[in-house]
Amino acid sequence: MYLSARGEYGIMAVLDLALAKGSSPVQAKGIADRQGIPLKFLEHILRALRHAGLIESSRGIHGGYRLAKPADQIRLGDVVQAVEGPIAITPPRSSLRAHNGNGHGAPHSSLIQDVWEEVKVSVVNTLNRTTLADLCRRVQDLEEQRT
Amino acid sequence: MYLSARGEYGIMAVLDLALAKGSSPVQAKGIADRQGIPLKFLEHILRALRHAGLIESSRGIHGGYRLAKPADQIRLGDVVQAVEGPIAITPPRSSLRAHNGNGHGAPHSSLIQDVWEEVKVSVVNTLNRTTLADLCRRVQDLEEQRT
DNA sequence: ATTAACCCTATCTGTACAGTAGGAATTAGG
DNA sequence: CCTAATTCCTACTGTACAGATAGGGTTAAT
Repeated sequence: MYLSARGEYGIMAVLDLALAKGSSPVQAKGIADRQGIPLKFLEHILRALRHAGLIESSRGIHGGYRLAKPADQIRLGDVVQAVEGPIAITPPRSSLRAHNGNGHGAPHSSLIQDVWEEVKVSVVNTLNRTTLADLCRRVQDLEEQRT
Repeated sequence: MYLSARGEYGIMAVLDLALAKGSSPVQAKGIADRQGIPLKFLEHILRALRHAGLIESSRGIHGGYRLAKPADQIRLGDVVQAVEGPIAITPPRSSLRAHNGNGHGAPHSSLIQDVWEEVKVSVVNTLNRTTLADLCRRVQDLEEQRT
């Protein structure tokens, strides 16, 4: 069981934006360089974040990206779900073995679906306990320690 | 993000064993038919469960499987981890982008690893809150309601 | 000895994901 | 108006992995 790399990239991207306090927008190229993400792949991530309303963009020669909301209103669960799609515990093909020879396979599957649902809720809750502002704070704490 | 089908198969298998109260072992073929799992695939699952010490097997012509412990001592987290391997949030290739052009990519990755660790813990905890005995109880409750 | 079960290794196949390619649309500046 | 830099969009590719299958070896009851 794992999240895809997109989630990690997405968090790195918005964190980069949050740490760039300047008023001018941040270019994708800069994010890619600083965070070590392939530029062309990062573009997909940024697109998803924008469609989810988490970031805004301006086009043209001095274009770039900025957060659409204050950092304390962006939860990590929002970011992850924006770039990876809704969190699902079982793949869609779970409904593929709905029947078999005897006509009624997987008799207890609804019970197990309930368990997956519980797991999903706890994942989302855990992710949503942390906001982008929390992450920024941790970054600053780390930097203070290092001086 | 999703668990693989193995986890679901694993839970169905041990639940099938737990519900077969008889003293004689349960054959893989029977589990496969009742639960709608391909027999040859189920064998892999059962092997993993046995290696994890959750079930026992007897070979030979009247062989089969039975639980190695009382149902209330088997937690769903144990089952899932037995068949899917240790729960990891990010795939192993996560370490693949450890370097890039400028020599220090992914500066905040340790922070994000902490988040994944939190998620992992909450997933395991959630799964471990439910035991096989709990599931049996729910099955019985459902059957009572249907009568 | 035969048979029915477990046990193990190897292999096939589809799909989803990470990453790439190429170019269209937009904006600022000269 | 032309150029350059940027976002934006669609399509494609390569690969790793999960699900599933195949075939045979090993054990034990009758």
